[in-house]
Amino acid sequence: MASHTSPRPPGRPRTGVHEVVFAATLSTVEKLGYARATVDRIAAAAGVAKSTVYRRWPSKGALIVDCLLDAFGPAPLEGADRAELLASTTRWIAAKIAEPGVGDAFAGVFSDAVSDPDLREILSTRLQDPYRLALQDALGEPEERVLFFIDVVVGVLLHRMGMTGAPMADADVSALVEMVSAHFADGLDPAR
Amino acid sequence: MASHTSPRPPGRPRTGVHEVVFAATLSTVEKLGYARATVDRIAAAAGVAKSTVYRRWPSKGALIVDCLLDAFGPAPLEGADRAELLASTTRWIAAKIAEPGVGDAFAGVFSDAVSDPDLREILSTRLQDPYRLALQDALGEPEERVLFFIDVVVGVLLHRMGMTGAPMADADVSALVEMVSAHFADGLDPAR
DNA sequence: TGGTATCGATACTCAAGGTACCGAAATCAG
DNA sequence: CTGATTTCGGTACCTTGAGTATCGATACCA
Repeated sequence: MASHTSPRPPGRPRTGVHEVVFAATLSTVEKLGYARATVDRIAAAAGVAKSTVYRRWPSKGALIVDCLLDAFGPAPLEGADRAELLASTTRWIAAKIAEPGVGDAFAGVFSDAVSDPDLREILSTRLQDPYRLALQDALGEPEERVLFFIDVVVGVLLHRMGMTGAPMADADVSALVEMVSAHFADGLDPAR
Repeated sequence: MASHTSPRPPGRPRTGVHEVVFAATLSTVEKLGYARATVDRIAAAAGVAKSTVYRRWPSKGALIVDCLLDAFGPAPLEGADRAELLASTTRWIAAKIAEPGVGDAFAGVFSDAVSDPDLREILSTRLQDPYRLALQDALGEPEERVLFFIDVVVGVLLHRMGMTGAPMADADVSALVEMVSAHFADGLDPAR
């Protein structure tokens, strides 16, 4: 082996900029909305040149997806039994989407992905798949059923956000929790 | 009274162009996707000048909303009992969204509305409200509960469409019908 | 025949995503 | 200390698409 992966490549090292850009992204989206949160403005808010942003992320969509990954972090997946796990996961997603900027950014990339297959691939692979796999593992459910669960929870929350501009109120989140708990509770009861 | 509303104003009359433009909109969206279905291309496909389109609709979003209203038409609201009405309404929405172009166009405007308050207003007032009111009347449910129903059905279908690029398969539509029927079935059973 | 409003066509403005290029700065090897 | 290498900020640029403005031509009515 000629040289093990050199611990530091030659040239000027990159400055650690991810955190600053993520923070600038969320605050800009919160203040101006998704469409007006241009890459120029985000870079300016982060105190960074636009070219620096595009040196790290290939597109605005990819930046937002990474920003969302950072904002969501790993799924808690807490809960004694299966019903509790479904409820806590639903409430966790609802709470994250309600955080300032997160819901707008999520709805925004999702919207862009509708007519951009490349972005749809990024969204599906980098954002949805990790949580889907973790849920399949924790619930012992097949892929299609977990995908339906995600469609329900995320779809409802984003639709409310998109139609009203504000995150879903607690009472409705509780109704959502109740609905998915009832629907996905089988495997416990004898029926079906 | 000087003159009762004249049956025909002076000048060259407008040509009836709505139907042609609606058809061109759906087929263009179906062929090229929402983002590439520009107003120029839609107008060209309709054999009409772009200025003619903008003489009738103030924005691309308003055009799409009118196109969706035309595609959906009045809600059937059939069903012997309440559960059947919920099920048939859900399946009707799913079938409409699965029609070529309709789902893409719906997801597209919805996406645009996320960061465009004016369009959100149009979407809410012109598209959602009529069906919401009809449902409130048919179901005898309060506004908030019908809004939640719409969030669930439309949100789930659009999320699936947005993530996969294809309308939801029948099996999952049936799961959706089952879920909403169970959740909104109270008022019949003694509980709650 | 004249008045009026729409027609198609074209050219335009503006915003935003993304690319290209520049000299300046940071780091390492020698 | 010097040269090689790479990222830095900054700026100019390209492209696409929404929306506006304008113009001669056309269709209708009185």
